[in-house]
Amino acid sequence: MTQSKRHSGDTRRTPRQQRSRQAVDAIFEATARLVESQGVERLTTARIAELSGYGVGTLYDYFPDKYAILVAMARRELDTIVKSVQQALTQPDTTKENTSATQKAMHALVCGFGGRQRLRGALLTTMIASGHASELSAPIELIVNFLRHQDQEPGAKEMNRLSSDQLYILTRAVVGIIRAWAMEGCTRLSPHTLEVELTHLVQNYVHHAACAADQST
Amino acid sequence: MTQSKRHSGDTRRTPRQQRSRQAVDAIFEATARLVESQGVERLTTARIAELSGYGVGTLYDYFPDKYAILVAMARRELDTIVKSVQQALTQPDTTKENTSATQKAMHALVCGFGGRQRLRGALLTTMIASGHASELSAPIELIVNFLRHQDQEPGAKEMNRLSSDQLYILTRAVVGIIRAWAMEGCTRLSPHTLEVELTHLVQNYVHHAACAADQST
Amino acid sequence: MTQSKRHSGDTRRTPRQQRSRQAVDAIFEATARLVESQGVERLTTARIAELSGYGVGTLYDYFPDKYAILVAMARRELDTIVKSVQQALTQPDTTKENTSATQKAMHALVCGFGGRQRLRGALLTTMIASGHASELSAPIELIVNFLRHQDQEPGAKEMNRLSSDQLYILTRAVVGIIRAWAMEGCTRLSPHTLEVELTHLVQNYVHHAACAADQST
Amino acid sequence: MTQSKRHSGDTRRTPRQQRSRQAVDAIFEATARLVESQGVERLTTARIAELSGYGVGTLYDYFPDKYAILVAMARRELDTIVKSVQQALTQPDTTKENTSATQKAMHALVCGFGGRQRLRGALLTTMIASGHASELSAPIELIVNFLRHQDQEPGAKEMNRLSSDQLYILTRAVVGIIRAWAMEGCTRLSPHTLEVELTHLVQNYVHHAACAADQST
DNA sequence: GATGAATGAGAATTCATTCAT
DNA sequence: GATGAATGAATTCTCATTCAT
Repeated sequence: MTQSKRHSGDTRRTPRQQRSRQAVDAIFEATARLVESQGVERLTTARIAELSGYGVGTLYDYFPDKYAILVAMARRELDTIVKSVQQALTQPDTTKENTSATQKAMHALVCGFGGRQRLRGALLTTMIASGHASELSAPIELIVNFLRHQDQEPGAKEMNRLSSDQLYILTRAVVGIIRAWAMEGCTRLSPHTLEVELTHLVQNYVHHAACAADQST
Repeated sequence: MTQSKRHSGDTRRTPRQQRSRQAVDAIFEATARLVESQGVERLTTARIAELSGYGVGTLYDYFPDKYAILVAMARRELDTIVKSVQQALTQPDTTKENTSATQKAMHALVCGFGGRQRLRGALLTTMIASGHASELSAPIELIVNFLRHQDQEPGAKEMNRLSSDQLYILTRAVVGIIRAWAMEGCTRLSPHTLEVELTHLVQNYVHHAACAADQST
Repeated sequence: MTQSKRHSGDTRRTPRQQRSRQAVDAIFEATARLVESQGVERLTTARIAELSGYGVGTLYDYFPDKYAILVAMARRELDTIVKSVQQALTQPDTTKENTSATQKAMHALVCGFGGRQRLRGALLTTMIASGHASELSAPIELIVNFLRHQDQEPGAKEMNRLSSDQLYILTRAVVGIIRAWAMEGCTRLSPHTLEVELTHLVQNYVHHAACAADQST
Repeated sequence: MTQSKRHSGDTRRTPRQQRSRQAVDAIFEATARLVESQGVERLTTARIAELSGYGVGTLYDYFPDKYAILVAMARRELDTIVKSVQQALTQPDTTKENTSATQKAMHALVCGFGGRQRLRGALLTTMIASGHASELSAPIELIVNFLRHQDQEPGAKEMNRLSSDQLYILTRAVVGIIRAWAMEGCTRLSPHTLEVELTHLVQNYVHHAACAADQST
């Protein structure tokens, strides 16, 4: 509130912000570990506090309620994913050359949440259940938008014809698959197979959409 | 309170079973209404008992715990859906002739849970979260299996080439989309658009799978 | 809720009501003792539960929240006082003959709450603070109404001229005095002196009101 | 933040005292506003600190605990009231000539606490509940003492016969009425009616006391 | 089978107070 | 003097489950 502005124009965090960041990080990390190891239903503010090394009250200095912690975490993770997707799309030839941009993006998507799949399932569920579902589509919309301007990508031009309804469907399909996979323990499919099939699903749906658009023209 | 016991030699179930069935029905209906109107998080055994007209104790005569009620409900609903999908597939020309079998099946799928979408979201979440996710694919597997034997359906033969991984992907995509749609309040898409797009998604993915299988041969 | 009516027309309490009454009594008694011995500010649901011999949950079976317990208690006590005032007014010559009806009523008033003065202070404060202040005037209004029809009482006829504003003043004065006396530990005045002076205060204020009414006529 | 320190040889208090005074004023004002707008039960040290513009720690530089703030405030307000009562009594003919000194004093009483009635109720309750009730009588004792030496006031001589018990009764009656009126939202009576009736109550009680004293002589 | 009063562990949240800076 | 991040004991309230009737 009383955000005093000493050290103006300097990029180093003020002590206040430093501490803030530290506490929030600790809280997030504790929450992540707990969700991953015991599930959301066993997550309590007391346990978060204990594991984070802070007192319960401190949680409430940073978040209005327990639930806000999960939403904030989800957002941070989502941001991270967006960034890594972006990176995957723009740095074309890191390792495998012959993988399409779409697949690279799907790879980044699947790798999100630091590989903590139970956490991923929980955070996605939380976001959907709390009316923030639309935020989940950000990474996928990013991909679609990127591909729209890439001519060499199979299906690139077709992306332009995706209606908002179709974007909705695509988004939910991808999120739904990853979420289910995560919640079921990632046992049924290898990450790689998942990536490949997601890519197929996306590319084929997009392709169809374009054809349909052509016919109706 | 004083439920009179007829002992006439009729072919109906014994009074015991009758009563049983009645109670379970009442409990399910009460649960459904509560989840639909107030959300799972507000669902308590006390409220179920009150609305069902039975005492709390009675709930425990039929189910080991609160959570078992939801699982049992989900299974019953899933059964109903399987039946209605079956009907949609085998009674070809009820109203609209020019809709594909796949779409009819998708229609049956979307209409499931008696149109109670919040309930649907909750039951699906419960099933996934509790390790019963695989049961959710039953209706979709039914569709796939049916189509495998129907030559006139577009993509029918191709179904034969769906690998189990691909079936998994397809299942989770469809369930994920419907679940998200339900949990977001069914506002973003009309049920009809949903059906149509689901059909496209399924048909295109299946088609691709077949082509891929051909190429790899 | 499901208030079943077996044993209709019989005055004995049903088992349900019996138990109910028992629990409520125990809760009230525990609350009373705690307030009396430690003050309202130290009153917690846990302590009430422990002292009453019931579990915390039981409190919530009977009252929506902690605060409702105090309001309900205050009402019960107020009822008791109303009854004892009534008795004092209608049974004219129990012990002392030469005391006026007003004073007898004041005596009943002062004796209220079973002599637990700290409890009295707390309950009165609670009622005032929670917008139920008007209920506190019931006993005093009872007295005024009674006196209005008693010719032999000094000031009886004058009561008829009390305006509602004046009744308000009178009520708050009496309640205020008794409340302060109770909260201060009843040390400054003997109950008897209190009674006598309250009587004087009331009688003189009423007398004046009547005269004023005459003059303005 | 950077409070400049003037060191000129002026007669004012030292900077230290100045600052002190400023801080206490700010704390009192913040407390007053909070109590008035949200009630005592929602009063927290954090909120006081925020509104006052000081840090929480600073509160503890000036007061041993939260509760001490309220007591100190009550005392300051009481002092103010005593002064204004004194002024009302000694400056006889400011506006209305024909109002008695008693009524003028009652007017000053009713106007106390800067018209913040919720605050008044809270402070009075605090004082009573914490064993400082006797301090509340100061303004009224002042009035009584003043009137004892004023022959022209109706009932002036009679004041001399007020026993300490009667003074006690009178004090509590007046405080009780004003307090109830304040806590009930000042809606039932206009301030003027309140003043007038308080005056009547006081004058009649005092008058009676004198008569009684005469008779017993 | 049916009941529902009773339970009590457990959860979220608050807030006066401290203390290192 | 001033600060405000951190604390954690304390409190209210919930609700799945049991069990005597």
